[in-house]
Amino acid sequence: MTNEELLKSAIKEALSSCGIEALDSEIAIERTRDAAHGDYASNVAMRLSRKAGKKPVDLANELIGNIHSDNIEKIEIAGPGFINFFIKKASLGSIITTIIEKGTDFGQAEPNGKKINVEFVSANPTGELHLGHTRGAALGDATANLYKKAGYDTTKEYYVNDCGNQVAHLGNSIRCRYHELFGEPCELGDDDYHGVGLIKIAQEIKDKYGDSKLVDNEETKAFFVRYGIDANLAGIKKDMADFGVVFDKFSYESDIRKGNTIEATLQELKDKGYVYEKEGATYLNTSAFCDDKDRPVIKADGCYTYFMPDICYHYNKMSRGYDLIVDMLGADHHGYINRMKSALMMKGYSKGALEVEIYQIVRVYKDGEEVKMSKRTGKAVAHRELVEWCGKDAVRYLFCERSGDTHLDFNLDLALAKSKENPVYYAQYAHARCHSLLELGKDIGIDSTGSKLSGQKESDILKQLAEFPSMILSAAEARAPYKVAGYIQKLAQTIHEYYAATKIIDRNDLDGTKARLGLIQACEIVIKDALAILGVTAPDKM
RNA sequence: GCGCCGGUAGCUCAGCUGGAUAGAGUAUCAGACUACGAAUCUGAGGGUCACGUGUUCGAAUCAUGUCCGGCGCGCCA
Repeated sequence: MTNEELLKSAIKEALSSCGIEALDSEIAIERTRDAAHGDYASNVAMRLSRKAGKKPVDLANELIGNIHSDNIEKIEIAGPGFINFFIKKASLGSIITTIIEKGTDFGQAEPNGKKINVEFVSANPTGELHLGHTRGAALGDATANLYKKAGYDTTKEYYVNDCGNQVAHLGNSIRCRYHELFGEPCELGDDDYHGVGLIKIAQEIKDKYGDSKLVDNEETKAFFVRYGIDANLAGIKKDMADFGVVFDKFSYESDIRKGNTIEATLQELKDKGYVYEKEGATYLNTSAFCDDKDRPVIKADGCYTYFMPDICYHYNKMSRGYDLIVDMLGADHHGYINRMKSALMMKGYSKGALEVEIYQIVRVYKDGEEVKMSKRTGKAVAHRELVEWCGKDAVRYLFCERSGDTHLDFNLDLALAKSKENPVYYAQYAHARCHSLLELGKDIGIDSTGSKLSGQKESDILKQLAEFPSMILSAAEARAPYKVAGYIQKLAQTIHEYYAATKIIDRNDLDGTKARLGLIQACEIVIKDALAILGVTAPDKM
């Protein structure tokens, strides 16, 4: 148990012996900024003063009379009613033993029995991934990693839209490019894909099949569609693997459409009275739940809209026993949230069974000007290009560093020009420094008790390390990988400061050296593990 | 018009279930390697938390009204 957890339960006990029952969420423990305020502080007395019917300071006084712990050096009341805790140095140091024993399992919460599905990227297999997908991939993967670390049984999933208009246009575009290769002019429509990547695919087909696909009939149409989807999907999978993202499951719209799943689902919704016809189309009464208008599920031409199979897909996910399904979507899809939640509610699921994480657009700047991206013109800044230019680690870190709620301005010049300006190197360097110290001090050995560490910087580091497990839980709860990045930056900074101010390896002071190396080893473990959550590697040497 | 997201230092952003003097990075300026990696460290300057009103012991944080920016509002996906 970390000191934070100990304090929390001690406060809870003190409260109840004062006759106050408090929720866990009402008891906040925070690390202090100012050493004069002790190691940890709580505002619980101010927060609960109204509930207790007492002045904050009086309540605080009463509470500290009831708090007993061997780990506490002293307790003070300050300001309007803060309770400041000073922890015994030896007790702060004990976290090192825990970290070294547990290794990368430090911060790993016990399985909590909850299943979560995180669906992300899910780009249509009609072309290359672009920057928007990069953000979705970085955030989605890190979010899923966070959930795993926080004790959830987590699945990473990709939904492949391999049906419908978009893929028909894909097939047509490839067919056009193929014809061009034989000198037959072929005009691409406005809705077709103009990306040059498709020329390569057409060339592949020509190499494999010669001119045998020049005839235009239903069979060759389907062939071009299938070939295009497979080729693009293979490319996407490779791009994602190179980016460190491996999905546990791929689901296909074509599988959802197999059999009579869609018809049966629609019938079920009809039976419940949520379906009606208007002007030749069929509508779902989503506004009866949390949508602001009803949505069509069958067009007047008899085809399903994209929405209908999507509903079936989400029902399919829920039927697999998840307590929560999460969709990561770009900001242009936010209108989608309430209609899908409504559809799930029709089936009896709660509104919170689906959470949609929206991330705002990425703007790219090059030579001081914004680069507009467009999937169809072929002038997009492709995911693959970006990763080739800046490296996987830098891109993943920079895309995870900010909340998805904010627009991300990605300065390509900066990312390309000097790698050292990327904050990821700051963290990786801290790790490399730790590693190199441990190599140098290999023959000296390590004291993992932490009992000899008494400096201010050392206490700072120990408290930061102890904070790791609770940081994981709150970051997972908030689906906020950027909190991990923030944690990494602070820890790296403290490590660098410590290093600059302290001679870690001192052969005239072997006991002290062993203790410091113990601390350094704990740092190495935690910073590497934190980076791994974001999908960033921690090299031993740089 | 309606809805969602944002507006905090020159720039990019944390902080938002109300708490101590609003923080980082970067940029600018001034310093530090014959100690373990200077991809680092130390210090300085830099703020009307977009604006008004309200709630209270206390508001960047909550409510409300404006202003500005992005996105969405399709029988597209």
